[in-house]
Parts: sequence; structure tokens; C-alpha cells
Amino acid sequence: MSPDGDGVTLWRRVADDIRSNIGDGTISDALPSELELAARYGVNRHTVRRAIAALTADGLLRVERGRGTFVNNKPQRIVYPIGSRTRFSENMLKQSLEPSGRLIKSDYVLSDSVMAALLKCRVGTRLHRLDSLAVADGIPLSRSTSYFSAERFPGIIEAYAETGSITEALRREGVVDYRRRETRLTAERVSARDAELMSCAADAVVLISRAIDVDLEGQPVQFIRTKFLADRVELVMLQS
Amino acid sequence: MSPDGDGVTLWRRVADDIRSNIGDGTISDALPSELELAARYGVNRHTVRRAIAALTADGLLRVERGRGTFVNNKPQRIVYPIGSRTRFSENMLKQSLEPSGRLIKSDYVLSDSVMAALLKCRVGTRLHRLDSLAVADGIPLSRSTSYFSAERFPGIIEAYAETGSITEALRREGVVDYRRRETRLTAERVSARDAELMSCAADAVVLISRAIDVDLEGQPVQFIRTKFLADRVELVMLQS
DNA sequence: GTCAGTTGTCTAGACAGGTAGACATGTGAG
DNA sequence: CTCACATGTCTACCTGTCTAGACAACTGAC
Repeated sequence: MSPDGDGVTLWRRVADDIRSNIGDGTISDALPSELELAARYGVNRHTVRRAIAALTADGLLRVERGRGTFVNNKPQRIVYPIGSRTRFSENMLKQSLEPSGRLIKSDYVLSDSVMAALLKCRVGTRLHRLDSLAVADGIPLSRSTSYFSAERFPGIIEAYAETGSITEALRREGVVDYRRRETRLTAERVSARDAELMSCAADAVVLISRAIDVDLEGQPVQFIRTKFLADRVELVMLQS
Repeated sequence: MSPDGDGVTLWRRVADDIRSNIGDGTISDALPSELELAARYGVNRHTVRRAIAALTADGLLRVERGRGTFVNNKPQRIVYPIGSRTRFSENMLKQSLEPSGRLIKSDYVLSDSVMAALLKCRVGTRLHRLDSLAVADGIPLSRSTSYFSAERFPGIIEAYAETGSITEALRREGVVDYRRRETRLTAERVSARDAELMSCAADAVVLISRAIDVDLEGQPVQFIRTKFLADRVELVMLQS
């Protein structure tokens, strides 16, 4: 895909493969010895050691000199339910986590044809763009960019800045209730800026959700793009 | 997180950030000049050039000497609906894609406490484990590992090998219909083995779905873990 | 204690990644 | 044409990655 390699070092790829094997249950307790792993991946023992060092620093592995390397009990990801009524604050409180939202930036944009179709508005309509950070117990979980009609919700930015909750901000702007109409999901490597904002590793992965929320009349109230840190969050859909 | 860096080269991180900006719409048509990008990221111009070279090789950018660098019309991801009735073959046919499934490996495992809880069976029950690859129009989209009760579905492996469809294989084993009960989603960097199986870049990202399918009586029929290539697939949930 | 097998540490060398600077070459506005 | 500005190419140098080999130190079985 690029001139030479792919921009990911060998030890990183080995580390990713070991992590994946742990997630699969392929490796459950003790890792193979460094020499065996080196042979299996066709790399030098030092390269394996570096991969293990990275996973140890992450708290995923535990090395015992003379005995071997072992898998730690991994910390659970925070569960994030996705349904027709997705509310960040409620979700966190149910898991005994203290939710908060922080405004990063806000400005105006004019809706292009894509955004106009999503929000069912005219091309060129003024939209509030709201960048925010979702935090639970002080740990950043996700970063969102929301788009609202500036005409319909003139005070939404201030309301969010005060409350730290989109649900609450919408309520102040007259939206009694809303529900999720559509959610689209994909994933990417985290961007440099987002890694800084969410204080995570530069090689982290984000789940990207693009969703439309509608009011009780079915009229779109917001388009929201959220990047969830994949190693801190698990999205759950109950389909009953 | 590790001794020195994070195992991702500088040019790769710059490339990821540019890609992310394109996805956001922050960059829509023309990129800033190489010198400006270098200044913005605090790196050398050559490093920016390498990042651009990688994105150009991916078909995302187009460079015109003396004029500048521009964003190409990006190819759409294949839409993969996730609902209570998720069927790979039907989904692909609706998008005029030719679906196929290939068996990678199959063996037996004994259910541990986690798997027993998911499939509502006793610990120690024999389970078929089925590794398969889902392909659309010759392009690998995802890799799955399914677990079935060996007692209830003795011939499921053969049935899948013949038909290349889990739905069809289950039907032959007496499951008239089934539906999705729960889907859990996270994401990771692709493992070396999966990158080879799905013939993608070593630095690709996968969406990991862990799901339970139940029959009409509500009894679990399979636990399935699927890794979708994030740059080829978009998961869509309609929540009406 | 002995021994096989494990992780820890050191040295040295080949090669890719990143920085720095210089200059060539194409483009479009004036 | 001229000029500012864009990308293309080259050399030189330093640092980090990966390989290779050797040896030390620790663990558990015998």
C-alpha cells in the first residue's frame, strides 16, 4: 500500500497478534516461551520481548522471571448500550459511573447536500456544530461532533455548555423526547488530535458511529458523529 | 506505553490524521501544501510526502505536480445491516453482490463457564468451532468463529462446507428460523493471521462483533464472533 | 546440587525512518 | 515572460528497529 512497509513496526504487529489471540481465547493463561514465539512469528527473540514489554506496560501480561509470561485478568470495558433511546448519562449512572460532558469547540457551518439530506433541511441552512468530550469517572470515553439546526435550536450551545448533557440541552430547547433512528458504525485508527483529546495511546483504535436522532414527530433533531475509544468501550445492542 | 515510541511510524500517524480529517469533512477538496502540513504537524516535509504517498496508493488522494494534492471521490463501504434478522447472503444479494463463504478450519472445544453461560449449556459440553471467511464479489469482508452444540448439530460442519452459508447449514440441522438476541461491538488492529486470511494491509482495523443467535423457542443456537474489515464494511442499525 | 528451561542483559552490525538542505520541474496569475 | 508557489528528486547524517550471538540469573523438577 505504500513505498516500503506499512508504517507499523514488527514488534507492534507481534504485540497486536498476541493481544488478538488473548481476546479470542487462543491464549488463556501462560504464553509460549519467548524462543517459541520468536520461531512461530519468524522474528528475533528481542522483537518478541519488545512486544511483550508493550503488552506488559498495558497491564495485559505479567512476566515472571525464570517461569514464564502470563495473561492478567483484563479489566472489563465499559458497556455502552445502543438502542432507540440512547442516553449517555443514564447509561453511565446505571453502571455506577459519574458521567460528564465537556465542550471542546463550537461554531457554525452551512449544510451541504449530504447534511441537508440527513437533517431534512435545505442546502445552505446554518447549523450549529458542537464538539464535545464524554467522560466517565474522569476517563475520556468518546468524542462527538453534533450538528443542529441553528434556526430551530438557537441556544443549544449555551445549554450544553451549562449542563454538559445533550439530552438536557435539547429539553431546554423544547425537545421533550427524542429517539435514535439510524446508527452506522465503522472503525479507524485514532487521529493525532483525538489521541491528545482523549489521552490515549497514539496507536489506539476508535469505533466511529454516525447517527440520526429524531423527535416524536419523526423530524431529525441532530446528526451526531461519535468516536469511541475501542479499548475502553463496548457497544451493546439488545435485539428483542 | 512501551520503551520508546508506540510502534507506529510518524508518517503513518500523519497519514491516519489526514484520513481522519477527510472522513470528518475537515478536508474536503484540496489539501494544504506539503510545507504547510509539515509545519502543522511539526515534522519534515519528506515525512508528509511519505504519508501522502501511502494515501495516494490507497486511492484516497490524487497528487498534481505544481498544483497541489486533492481528495478523490472515496469508494463507498459495503453496507451490512444489523438487526434481529441478520443474514449475510440476503444482505449481499440486495446490494447486487455475489456472496460466498469459505470454511477455514473446524474443530471441537469443550465449553468453559463463559461459553456455557452464553449458549445455556453445561460446562464441558462438546462444541463445534467453525472458522469461516465471508466474501462478496471475491473481496473478503469478514472472518467469523462460530460455536455450536455438537450434540444438537452433529452435521453442521459438513452442511456449512457444502453450502457456504450458516443459515442454510442450520436449516439442514432442523433450525427453521433464528434471530439475533444480542450483539456486542468493539474494535482492534488486525492480527497478522487475519490480515493474511483477508488479504488486507497489516495496519488495518477490524470491527469485532460477538453475538448470540437464538431459535424460535429462544434457545441459543450459536455464539458467533466476527471480525469485519473496517475499511470495507459499514454496520448499519435501523432503529424504528 | 544438578540440570533443563525460562527471562534479563549486553554487544555489534545491517537497514529503515526521520531530519535537513539544495535544486529541478511543473502551474497559474499577472 | 516573470514570479510565487506547488510537487519531484537527490545527498548526507542521525536515530530507532531488527537481527545475531553470548552469557547471566532465576525457577522447578529430580
